[in-house]
Amino acid sequence: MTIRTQATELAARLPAGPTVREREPVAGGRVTRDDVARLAGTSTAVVSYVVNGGPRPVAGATRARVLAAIEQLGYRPNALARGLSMRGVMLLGLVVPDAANPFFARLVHAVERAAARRGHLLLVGNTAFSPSAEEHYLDAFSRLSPAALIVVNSADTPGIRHVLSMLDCRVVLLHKRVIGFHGPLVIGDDYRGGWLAAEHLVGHGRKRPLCLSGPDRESPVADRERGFSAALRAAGAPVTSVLRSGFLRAEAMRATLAAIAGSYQPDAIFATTEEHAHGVLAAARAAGVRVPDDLAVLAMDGLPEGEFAAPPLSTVAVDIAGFADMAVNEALNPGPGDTRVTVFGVRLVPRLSCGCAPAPARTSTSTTDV
Amino acid sequence: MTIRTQATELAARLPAGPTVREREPVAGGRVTRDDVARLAGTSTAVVSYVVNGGPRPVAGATRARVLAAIEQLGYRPNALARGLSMRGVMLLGLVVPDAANPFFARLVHAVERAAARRGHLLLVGNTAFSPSAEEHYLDAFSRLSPAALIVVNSADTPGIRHVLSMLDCRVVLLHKRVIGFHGPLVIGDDYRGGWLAAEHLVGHGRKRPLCLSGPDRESPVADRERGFSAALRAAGAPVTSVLRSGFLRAEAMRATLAAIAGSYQPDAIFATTEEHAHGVLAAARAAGVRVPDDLAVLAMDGLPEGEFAAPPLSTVAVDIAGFADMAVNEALNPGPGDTRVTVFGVRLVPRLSCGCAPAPARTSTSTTDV
DNA sequence: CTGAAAGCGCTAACAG
DNA sequence: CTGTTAGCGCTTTCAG
Repeated sequence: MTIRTQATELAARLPAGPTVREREPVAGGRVTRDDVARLAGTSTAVVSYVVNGGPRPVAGATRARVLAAIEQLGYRPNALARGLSMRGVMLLGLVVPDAANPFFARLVHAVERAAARRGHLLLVGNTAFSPSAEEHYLDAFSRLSPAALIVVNSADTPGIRHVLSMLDCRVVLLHKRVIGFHGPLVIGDDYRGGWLAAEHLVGHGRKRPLCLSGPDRESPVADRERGFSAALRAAGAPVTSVLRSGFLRAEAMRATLAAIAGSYQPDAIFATTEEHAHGVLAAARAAGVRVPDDLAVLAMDGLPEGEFAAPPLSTVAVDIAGFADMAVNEALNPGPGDTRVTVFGVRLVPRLSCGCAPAPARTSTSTTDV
Repeated sequence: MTIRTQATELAARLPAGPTVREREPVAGGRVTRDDVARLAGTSTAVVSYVVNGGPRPVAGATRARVLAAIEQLGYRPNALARGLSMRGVMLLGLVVPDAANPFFARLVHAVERAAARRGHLLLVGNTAFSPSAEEHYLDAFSRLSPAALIVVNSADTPGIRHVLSMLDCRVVLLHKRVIGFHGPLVIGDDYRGGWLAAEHLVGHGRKRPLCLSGPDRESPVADRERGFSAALRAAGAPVTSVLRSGFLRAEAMRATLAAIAGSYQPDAIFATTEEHAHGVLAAARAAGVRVPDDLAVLAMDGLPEGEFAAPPLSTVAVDIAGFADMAVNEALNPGPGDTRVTVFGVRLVPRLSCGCAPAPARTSTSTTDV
């Protein structure tokens, strides 16, 4: 019905247009500002004024006619043309290593929500931890003239640093530092997280703590390790070497199995990411090691899913929603001190895996307690 | 170094340009095709020819000069201008209910990968199951002239159906049907998945199976329920009513707890989504019900994470990567029969939660066995 | 093989 | 308050 009406309207009007060459119904807003102006009997500028509420005022009657025409034709401004003219689109680009990873999935979701709240759309790219892929997205996204790019760096290479520095687009680094980068940076208090973890484990009387971390010593996991070791040292507890594995649960599980079979018999494990922790839990189960009795497990990230692990995972949580919101804020507010680095606080969420007793009157309702 | 070189180059050349009005170094590719043409001493058309490899041929020498100029200036074509001119951008839009949900997270990741493989970037929008949010993204995305939109519908409302039908942009529906929509559709074989689940549970000798499903009877979970019930009926097993809960683990847990406390003592539960299954597992744990001994649990979706649940989750898997690839295929190949619906096969992945014995020489390496 | 020029749809001075 | 017009940067037809 509405469709027919519009089609008819257009058909009747097109012949009069300036450039009618039987154009096919291709993608892209068929109805343009010109059509609206013609129907409303005004100039195209006026249409623009009412659509954007400026920069010039428009008489009430005129505005009404334009609005009516817009409504009648189903006019929807073309974002590309607008962006080309305005030198910018209400768009944000987000680059992450792997959107399927629970932590990044949460981050993608939160950033999108924050962007939407501010009227922006979101582009997402997965680098799979490949520097070249990251460079690709940085380049490709920036060509669309987005308001800014939010990047969770995958690997701190010279190539990335170079591209990052000479990109003609605002960039905010999230979650992970890149040496030599001087733009806005939003990270969690990873060092403190590791520190809290160590303190807590020591407080539980654990004597042989182990840290299971990522494959290489890049932030943020490296900072978590360092905080953990430092707190251990400060407590006069034995400082152990770190165990490393990839970010997949299966890899963490394998590494843990080896550690359990090894000579240093850990009685506590701090997993620097929650994915690692799930691997640890699986390994303990497979090896018949009881958690938390024989092995206390403490993770970091603070995902809601941890509540449903067996046993429920104790973790050092980052407020992902706030984290993302801050990043989007930085991205959209070109504040003065653009070298500003924001450090987000972390919070210990004790559940059962570290040895803490179950909360008294717990109803297990929280999925959003992070 | 490279930066300085460019800047100098530009500064020296700008004064000669046609429209130099002290423009600030704003976002958007500063260097344009005009600069390249000037430096290379050719027309702008030729630059376009070499950049796009057509539509007219270019002499080797000329092409070389242009390439050199591009390199020297660090020219990067503006995607908006290109898109405006070409009536389309190498962009795909993906609308999902919730990118933080493990299943959709996987889907977002897979779709992005598939899009990237074909040279496209991806926009992502979260509807939070709100029809109006979905309409918003459909509208906003399409204004950017993307190649197509891939939509995982959130709720089948008249409003959505209307917007969907009159959108001036190619749309592919993924994972969930929408009545009255006649464009390309890519879904999993949900009915069959439910059927397989029932057969398997009956095969394990379970007599009191229960189906835990989503909050309302929309596809795909409704199809899974139907397949489940049908197979049960076919097997002469008691047909039960379905238990419903939201898609969050906590909600599923609550519902399961209630069921366990109820009169119909289920000895098997088919969870129509893997999130539900995790809630079931947690409930069983909390209630002291042994899985699979007292209660067999079989899920559907087939996420790698299920392998790490306690006990490892048996599930009916959808090949998400293939699923996404198919959707992107449909989105990018405007095949003739655009009403085509592709149904993706499913596969039972028996693990321990349903009562199947652990595989003989299992090394627990698979994280990607789906 | 190369260049001039007409758009793509929208914004924003700059006159009326 | 409203209309004219010159771009935004790129593609492509149509002459040379």
